[in-house]
Order: sequence, then structure tokens, then C-alpha cells
Amino acid sequence: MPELPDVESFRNYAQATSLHQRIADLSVSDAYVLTHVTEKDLQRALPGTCFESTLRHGKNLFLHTDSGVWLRLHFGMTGFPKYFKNLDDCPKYERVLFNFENGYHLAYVCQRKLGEIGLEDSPEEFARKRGLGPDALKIEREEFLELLRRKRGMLKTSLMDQGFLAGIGNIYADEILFQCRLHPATRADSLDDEMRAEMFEVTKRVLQTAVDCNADLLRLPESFLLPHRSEGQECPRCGTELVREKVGQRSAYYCPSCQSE
DNA sequence: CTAGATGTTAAGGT
DNA sequence: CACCTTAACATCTA
Repeated sequence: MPELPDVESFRNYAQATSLHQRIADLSVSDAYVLTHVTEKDLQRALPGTCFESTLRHGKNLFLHTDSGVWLRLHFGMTGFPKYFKNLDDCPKYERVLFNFENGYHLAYVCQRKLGEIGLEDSPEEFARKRGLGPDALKIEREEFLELLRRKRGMLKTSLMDQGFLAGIGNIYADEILFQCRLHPATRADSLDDEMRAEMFEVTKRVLQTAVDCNADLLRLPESFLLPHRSEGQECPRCGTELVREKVGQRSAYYCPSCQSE
């Protein structure tokens, strides 16, 4: 689930539900998801504060507290936030629970525990330390072209490289390449600037469309690859059966007829 | 039982 | 240095 559009929908969700309420206390039911912090650190930093604003960089969601510290949530492959009132409604695989003074709760849910929770001085500092590239929705054309000129590996791998561009994962990489009509294994250094510019436009359009659909793949236009991205389905453009193939260790779906090398 | 699933990193090799 | 592959992490489902 959680690539850039999903995390953006989580940001909107947290923004709408979880700001301006004092955190009474919190509980950590599985410390495995904590990175570079202990439960004690969270207990010291958060109770008594309020989340005041939200920010997203790539696949990371940041909540800024009124004490100045930033809570960082990363969702791995299976994570999401859930806000609710009655503890009976607490979702399965809840790993950390924030309890607000108004009686509501915000759960960090993560079945596979590949997500991360941390405390950061700032999103910018975190992005620098972690070596993240610019956010894929905020980057501007010239910088995109400049960074893409330096890539030499396969396009799919390049798009998913968080150090190049932060936010694109396995399935949106497939969508972008489908709309560019490029085979996922095409080498990045075989593109000319015209193709790079095309890839910039497509990347922006795909991500913005997905954000507008609240990252619900079934609400994407029929002409997109993603609603059809499964075994035995057909290309929405030409009807050819889609191919699944390992590219850079991940499953790539593409149309063998539309997407040339 | 096995393979694969929207993520990331470490380690080793070319 | 840039890139590639593999393995690993935890857990569930087809």
C-alpha cells in the first residue's frame, strides 16, 4: 500500500483527525518498529504535547509537535494509521497507540513490521541523514532532468531509488513506465532529454492523479495500468496480455507490445 | 510446502 | 565509484 500517494492520503487523514489534541499517554505493543529510539524516548518526548502540523517527504509522514520534535512514521509495505474512539475498534496489528486527552486514539498499524517510527529534529535533517532524494511530487523539472541524467541503471530500478527521488515504489514505477511506453529494463542512460522531460511530466501526472483518487487504485482511470495490474489481464491500450517479469528483483508488469526497450 | 506481496538495508561481487 | 544480486527482516495468503 504505502507509496507516495498512499502516504499522502495518510497525511490528509492524520491532518483531519489527530491535530491539536493533547497526547495523554502512549503505549508500545511491539518495539520492533522503533528505530533509533526506545519506548522510553517516546514516553519522554510525546505525552503532554499536541501534534500541530503534518508533512510528507517521499514515503515518510512527519507529525510536528508543539514541543518542536517531529514524530516520523514510515509504513513499510503493510502499515497505516487508524483513528478511533472505542478501544473495541482497535485494529489488528496495532504496534503503537497514541491516546489523546479527548478519549480518542491514533493507532500505528503494521502487520509485517517493516515500517519504522522515529523521532527527528526535522524532516530536512532526516532526509539528509538518510540520503533521500527530493520528494517526487515537489521536485521541479530542471532538477529532475539533472538527476536523471546521472542515472545509468534500469529505469524501473532508478525510479524506485529513494536516493534519486523519494516516494515512488514498485507499483507506481510500473504505471509511470507504462505511460511513457518504456520497457522497465530500459537503461536510464539511453534516454535523451526529450524522453527525460516526458518522464518528468508523466511522473507528476501519475502521482497527482493517484493522490486525487486518494490512492485508491480502483478509482484510477481505466486507461491506467494499475487497475489491470495482475496475472492474465490485458493492456488497456492495445489489449495484449500483460507480462510479469522480475526486474531488479521486483515484479514488473508491462505491456510487451506498447513498451519497447 | 512454496512463492510472492505496495519497503529498505547490508554485504559481496563486477 | 556506480551498479548488480542476494539475503534478510515479519507475516499472511494463494
